Amino acid sequence: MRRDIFQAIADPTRRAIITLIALQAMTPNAIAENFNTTRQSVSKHLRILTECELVKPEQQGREIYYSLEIEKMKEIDKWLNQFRKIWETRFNQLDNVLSTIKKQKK
Amino acid sequence: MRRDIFQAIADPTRRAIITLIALQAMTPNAIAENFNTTRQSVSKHLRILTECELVKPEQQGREIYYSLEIEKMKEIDKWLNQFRKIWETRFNQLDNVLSTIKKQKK
DNA sequence: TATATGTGCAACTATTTGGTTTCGCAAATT
DNA sequence: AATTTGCGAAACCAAATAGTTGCACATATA
Repeated sequence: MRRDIFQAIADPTRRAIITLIALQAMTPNAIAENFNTTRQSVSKHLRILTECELVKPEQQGREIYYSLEIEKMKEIDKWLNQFRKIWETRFNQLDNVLSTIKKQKK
Repeated sequence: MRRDIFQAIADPTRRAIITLIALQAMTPNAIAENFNTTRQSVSKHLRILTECELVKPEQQGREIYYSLEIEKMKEIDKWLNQFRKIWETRFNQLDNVLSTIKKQKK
């Protein structure tokens, strides 16, 4: 049962849930109302999101509010970093190509 | 058969492949040698990566070199942008919370 | 106390997925 | 021309997954 963030965000419904609760915590019922799905289905997704600590439940009376652990999202950003370096140097390479073309035209 | 980037990077082997070929194109056999898996398995992963245009094949004689489409990786970055705004303003909100607590204590 | 509401969890089903095996094709090597 | 090598595709299997249904439990409300 490997539960990592990348697997968590693979599902479009889960990505939608994440976006939905990013700004304010919501209950499973409230979340389900925003999609064409049942509360139980949302509940399952929330469980997966909770397991990999992307989401945090908070009991309030008989309701449970789920909020996004924004810090955890940074892990994806961190993984992207290795490629960000490449994007940036890719620009320089593009510069080289452009100047080479310029030279050839002469 | 929806193939999107998020589903593509959900698999740890595929993430490893992406990292591996990020700097230089490689053949399926060469990639497979880096993991505990068969060429056919890698081939399947490459197919998925190709389908969602994260990877580009280039035939060279009887070999096929696969390289990363770094531009496509930016789409993940783009999706993260909506949360980046939050984790930046979160600092300000933290300030607000702290001052609210201060008030209540009075 | 009786009832309604919000929730998680377990069981079940249909679908998807990762991996293996086998095959056929095309390019290289002998 | 015969053989080896690199490859993708199809068939198959075991495991995982998304969604549904039904249930039990706790908190609210009458």
